[in-house]
Amino acid sequence: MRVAFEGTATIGQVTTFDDERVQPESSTGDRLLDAERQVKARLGGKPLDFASLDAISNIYRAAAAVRRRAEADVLADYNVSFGGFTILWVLWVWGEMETAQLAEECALAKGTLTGMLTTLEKQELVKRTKVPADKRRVTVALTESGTDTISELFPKFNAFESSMTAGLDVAEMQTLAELLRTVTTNASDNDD
Amino acid sequence: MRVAFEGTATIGQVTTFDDERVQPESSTGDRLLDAERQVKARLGGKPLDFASLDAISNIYRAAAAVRRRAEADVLADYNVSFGGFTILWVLWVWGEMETAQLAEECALAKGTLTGMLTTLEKQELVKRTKVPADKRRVTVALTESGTDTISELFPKFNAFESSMTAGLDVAEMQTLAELLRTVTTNASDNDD
DNA sequence: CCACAATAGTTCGGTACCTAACGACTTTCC
DNA sequence: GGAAAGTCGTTAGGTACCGAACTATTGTGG
Repeated sequence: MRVAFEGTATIGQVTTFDDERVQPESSTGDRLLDAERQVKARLGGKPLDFASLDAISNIYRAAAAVRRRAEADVLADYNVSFGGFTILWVLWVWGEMETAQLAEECALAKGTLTGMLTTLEKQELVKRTKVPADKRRVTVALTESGTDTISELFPKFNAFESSMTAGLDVAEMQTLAELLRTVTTNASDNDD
Repeated sequence: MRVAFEGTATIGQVTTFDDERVQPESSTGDRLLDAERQVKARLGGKPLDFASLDAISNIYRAAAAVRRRAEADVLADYNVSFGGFTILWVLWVWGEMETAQLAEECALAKGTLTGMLTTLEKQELVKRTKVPADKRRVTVALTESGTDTISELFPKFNAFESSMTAGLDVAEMQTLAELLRTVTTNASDNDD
């Protein structure tokens, strides 16, 4: 490591950095620091909001991990995808509703919902009904079989959710939910 | 609302609930309470871990919202998907690495990575190199163009991440990241 | 009433993502 | 030293997800 000559300190850390990168091996805390160092080196002095980076990237990581685990451990037995489960759940809790509202509630694009409803309809878990007053609209409801499925499935899913929050107390779970709601709101803002 | 006769309180709230559901319209806080009430009614006395439900379901919601927003606002200009960005970023920060490690780092199934690398390779952002010592293995590195792309893209992405955490102070971001890490760890545990 | 804008759901083309099966290669162990 | 077992990355088949273009219907102003 070269040390800058005294009196030339104004340039700031030049950190020659001839691509002798730290390999990603160490413990979580160390890895974080390493990552921050590496990114800073790449940026060459540009400002870095590492706190945001860490927070946001962990959202995606956690979501993917939870989703995968849910599908493998809980949902696979019922042949229901994560998205499909959400649909069944919303219909179970709120009752029959129109597809536009359902898409909004499930945070799904309407085109996506169409496909998934078709899948669920093939499985006879939901049924679509045309609204007589307005032939463009369609409402969706659980079938009897769908109700049975989600009634049986939900308790298991909720137990799974509990297991995903192991190590957190209720206050922490609430904090987590609240912080995430802030992020979701930021991400959903339509203005620029 | 029927009030239980005095002296019969042992049964607890029967809540006749003949399917007169509250429609999902009200403000966030109210909606939450409504949802909890609805679910409890469906469960008919079975225990419900609502705190976990709220925390976990918000993870997925936030992740989807952030991802969509990132792809629309930041990534679209560069023709890079969210997953593709992650790959470029990891390679930029940590340098050339083998695909297995890269998949792990990006939290992607190896089969998925293959396809995405093919896409990125077509765009000439990364290149694969066979390891001479072991012909099964392949390393991946950024091309010059890939380096340019991520160098230019990352600052914008990080600014986007900052905007996603608007309203949170640094301590809250750290809390968020930490709580999410706990969840991810729970979801990644291989034991049952 | 009738063009024509607005709206609801579907279709379409594309990517990303998964798991399971595969084929090439390496290591192991008799 | 050669067959068996293990370990790579890729391929194949499937669903989920997106945005944009399309179709059918309803509302509206002249």
